[in-house]
Amino acid sequence: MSTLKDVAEIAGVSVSTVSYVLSGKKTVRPETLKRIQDAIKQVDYCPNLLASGLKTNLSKTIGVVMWDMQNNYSIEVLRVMEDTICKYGYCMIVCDSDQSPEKEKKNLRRLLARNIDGLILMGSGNNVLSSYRNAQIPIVCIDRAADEAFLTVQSDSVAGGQMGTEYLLSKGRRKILFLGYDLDFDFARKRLLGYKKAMELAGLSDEIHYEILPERSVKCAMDRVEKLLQDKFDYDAVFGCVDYFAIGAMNALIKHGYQVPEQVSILGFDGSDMGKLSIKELTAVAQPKQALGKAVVEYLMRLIRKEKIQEKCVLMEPYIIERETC
Amino acid sequence: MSTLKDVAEIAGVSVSTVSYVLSGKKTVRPETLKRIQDAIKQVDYCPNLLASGLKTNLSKTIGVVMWDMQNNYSIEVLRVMEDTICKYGYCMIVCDSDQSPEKEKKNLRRLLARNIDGLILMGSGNNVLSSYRNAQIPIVCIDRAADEAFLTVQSDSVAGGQMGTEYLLSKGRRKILFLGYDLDFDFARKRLLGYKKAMELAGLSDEIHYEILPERSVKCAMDRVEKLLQDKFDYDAVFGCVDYFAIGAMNALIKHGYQVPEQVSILGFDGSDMGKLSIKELTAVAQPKQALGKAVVEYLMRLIRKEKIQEKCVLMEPYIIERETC
DNA sequence: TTGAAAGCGCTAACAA
DNA sequence: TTGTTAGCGCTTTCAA
Repeated sequence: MSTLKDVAEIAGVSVSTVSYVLSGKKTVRPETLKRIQDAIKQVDYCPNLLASGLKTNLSKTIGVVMWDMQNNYSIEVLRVMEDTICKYGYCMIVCDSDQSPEKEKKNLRRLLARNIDGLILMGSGNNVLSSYRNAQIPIVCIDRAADEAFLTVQSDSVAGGQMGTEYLLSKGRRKILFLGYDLDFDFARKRLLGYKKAMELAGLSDEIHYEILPERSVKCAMDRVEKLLQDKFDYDAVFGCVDYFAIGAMNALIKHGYQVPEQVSILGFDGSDMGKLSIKELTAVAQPKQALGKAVVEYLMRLIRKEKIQEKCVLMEPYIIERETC
Repeated sequence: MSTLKDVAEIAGVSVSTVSYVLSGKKTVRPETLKRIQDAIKQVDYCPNLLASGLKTNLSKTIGVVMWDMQNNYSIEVLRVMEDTICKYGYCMIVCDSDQSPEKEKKNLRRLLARNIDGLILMGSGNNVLSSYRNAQIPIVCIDRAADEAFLTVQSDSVAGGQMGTEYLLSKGRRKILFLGYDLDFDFARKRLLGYKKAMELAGLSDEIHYEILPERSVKCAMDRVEKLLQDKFDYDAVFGCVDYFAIGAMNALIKHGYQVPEQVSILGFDGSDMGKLSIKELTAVAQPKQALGKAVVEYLMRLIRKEKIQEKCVLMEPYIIERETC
């Protein structure tokens, strides 16, 4: 690989002059400029970001720590993030914590050693953030329990839960089963809360029915609904706390001969592309993944530029994707 | 962040001595060692890989260029890769080419500027590799058309196509519809070839039926099968070139009242986790994603260590995941 | 407008 | 066994 020095020699100038051209921080004589540009092309110069990073303490790369790379929705947001990061001239180093707090902790060091300029924490791990709190770099969280130490971008889970429930009510549904997820997760608690709130507002406090499922999988939801089906199943809608649950419920119901959505409406939450795989395309409360992914990167870039940001938590509105199950 | 120098001062030794301890390349007196270890702990020293990378020309990070991050199967392999890369003490920078040759080209420069030690090219883009050919770094491809310039790790698509077809034949199926994908893709051509081969070997040359679908999506396959259903559908099995197609076919058939697998068997290809979402869990020819992800990283590490590798193309055996659709 | 030179944090050859 | 030092490729201050 050729270096600044190579370019400088060919152009017959000093390295600093070349550096000025590259950074655009000083003006050079047009004639010199031309010679330098030619030389850059000639040797196909590619700057060494390790070297400039060492000097400026800016690596032009940001770290992404994912709590769970198996989550389809997270990956969809990751794509948006990579696209945005790229537009800023940055790259992203991706680490998977694989739902393990130990790995999560190790990942910080891995990234710090590489001088990342900023860090995105993604996914709903809870109180595993202690070591991150005294990392001396900008950090933004997405889809993670709000922690006062960090700026957090997330969709409004309460509003989403409420919105989804109201959507079902507007379709004439009254007996809605909510399939919730482990309430240790902030988003799960809030989505359930939104469901309850909407039911109460509609004067249906007596019709609040929910089950908490221990594992984020289709199978888990399917098994649970099949068990309900064996006893008695007296609902006209199922609202899954995550798309996985809605899909599982739909599979169970269709298998047992129910008509979806005629007899039972199914509503998911997340709006992941998974919803397009199922036998009936899943209607869902969607997180605005484009907006979220873009926003989290933009906020991080502002922090990197040392802008002061007032917000501690940025909430974005979910919306309904109408497909075939409601 | 504290530096080697800080540690050295606290321990009362020179930076080189600390460096020796860290790298383990020289032995130091136990007493000195202790002092240094204490100092490292005291300041919570974290090495600066930019600096060492600049010196040694080794960044301890590898680049991954994904042709298409939307592909669920690719992401599953990516997870395995990240895990393996981590075990080697490396990190990965992930770039998404988003199916665009221009982006693919830009991604190389992005990575080269960061001094990656090696590169993994993932996904089935075809002749967009010209610029990569004279990159002076180790490159390994996975799931990509074999290019004599690079070491390639992939599963044996012909064998997989054949294996899947023979599996269906062993279940008594004779009229098998193969849903193929764009034959510009190496893997798609080979999977179809495997299907044809098995049919011929079984003396069923007259029963070779296939359709080529233009787009890797569930919807595309579903629409096509529904159209066939309107004319006449005279098959007792559908073999999808990718899981997406099999799922789409299954959805169409079940919607039209067919019993799966009693009337029609459905077989996918890839063995992605998507197969666990569908109303009947998908039986599929699986690519050994654990083995593939691990192998591609291990080969790359060997290249980074300057080992000579004879293989130009490493083929791994697919296998059948028996679930509910055959 | 351009150049000389110091220094970012580390490694490793060489010296002691 | 330990220390001194040059230098990796770049940025940037200061001087010309």
